[in-house]
Amino acid sequence: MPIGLQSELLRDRRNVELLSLLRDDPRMGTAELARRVGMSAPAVRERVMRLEEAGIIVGYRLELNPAALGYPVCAYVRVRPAPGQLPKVAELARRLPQVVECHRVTGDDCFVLKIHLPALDRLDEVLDQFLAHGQTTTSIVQSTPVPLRGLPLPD
Amino acid sequence: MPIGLQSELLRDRRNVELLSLLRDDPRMGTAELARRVGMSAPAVRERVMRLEEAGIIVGYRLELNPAALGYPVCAYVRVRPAPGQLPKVAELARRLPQVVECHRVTGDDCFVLKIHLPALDRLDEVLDQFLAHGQTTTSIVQSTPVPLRGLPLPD
DNA sequence: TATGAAACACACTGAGT
DNA sequence: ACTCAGTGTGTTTCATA
Repeated sequence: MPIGLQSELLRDRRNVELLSLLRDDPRMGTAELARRVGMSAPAVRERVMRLEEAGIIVGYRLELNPAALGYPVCAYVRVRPAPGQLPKVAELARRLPQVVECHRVTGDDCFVLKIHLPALDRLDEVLDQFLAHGQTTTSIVQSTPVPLRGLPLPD
Repeated sequence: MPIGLQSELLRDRRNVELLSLLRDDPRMGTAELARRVGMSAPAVRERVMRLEEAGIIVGYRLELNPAALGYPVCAYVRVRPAPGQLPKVAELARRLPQVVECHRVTGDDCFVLKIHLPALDRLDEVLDQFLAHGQTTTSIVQSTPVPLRGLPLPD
């Protein structure tokens, strides 16, 4: 079900238009979508379902304010595991709820993690756990010139 | 309207339950939410609207498959701007559609960017532009032990 | 694949507690 | 702040082109 750019579905302009509309408002209903693309509601429903089942639409997300949840501080942590500790690091990242994202990457550091904290002085709690399995480098987020955004759609 | 953990709204268990339900399915309708929390639909709607207006619910997102859009490669790029080039880097990040995220951070490197590419051999196109304003360090994402996930809710 | 009609469910409003 | 009830839409299925 994962897909390449060769997906026939994305060669159809109306599908792309539906994605564009849904991106602007993921909760837009079938009827409204149908009006805007000039089709009947059942047809639109069918198309959106196909886009979901093809894995082009991965899902719908609720975006919450981390600060409101008590995690106003955000940081990136790179982890360079000690020999043999690589799986332990991934495991630990999975287990810690403060870790909202963890990627295995090329380069001197093997992992890039994004974490959220209630305060800066709670950073050590997290780092200490990773330091048991390797070295860490931390970059605290000061501001966000480009907040998470979508990639361009075809055409 | 941004909010701290002291938000009264999050001290109410039913609000937290609503957030939890909406996190599992952001397109769940008012009626369904109402059934699950044992309240009337208008009451639920009122609560969700408050959560939105308070900035606790930041928004709803459509998550698309980058590979399906023709961007199967993901990388983190750290940029260390040359003296005086700092605003240029942020500007450039904003302008490039491959950049899906850009943060100003502490540490030797001033920016962390997340980028998506159609192929590995298209990395230079992006890096060259940043290299005009400073140094870059690139980490290509090989796998993702923890895909983007939400923070824990109160209680 | 698409549409149109029909049955059903939902969202929204206003009045009342 | 919540419920209840009424109205207008929206959603979904099915038959059909």
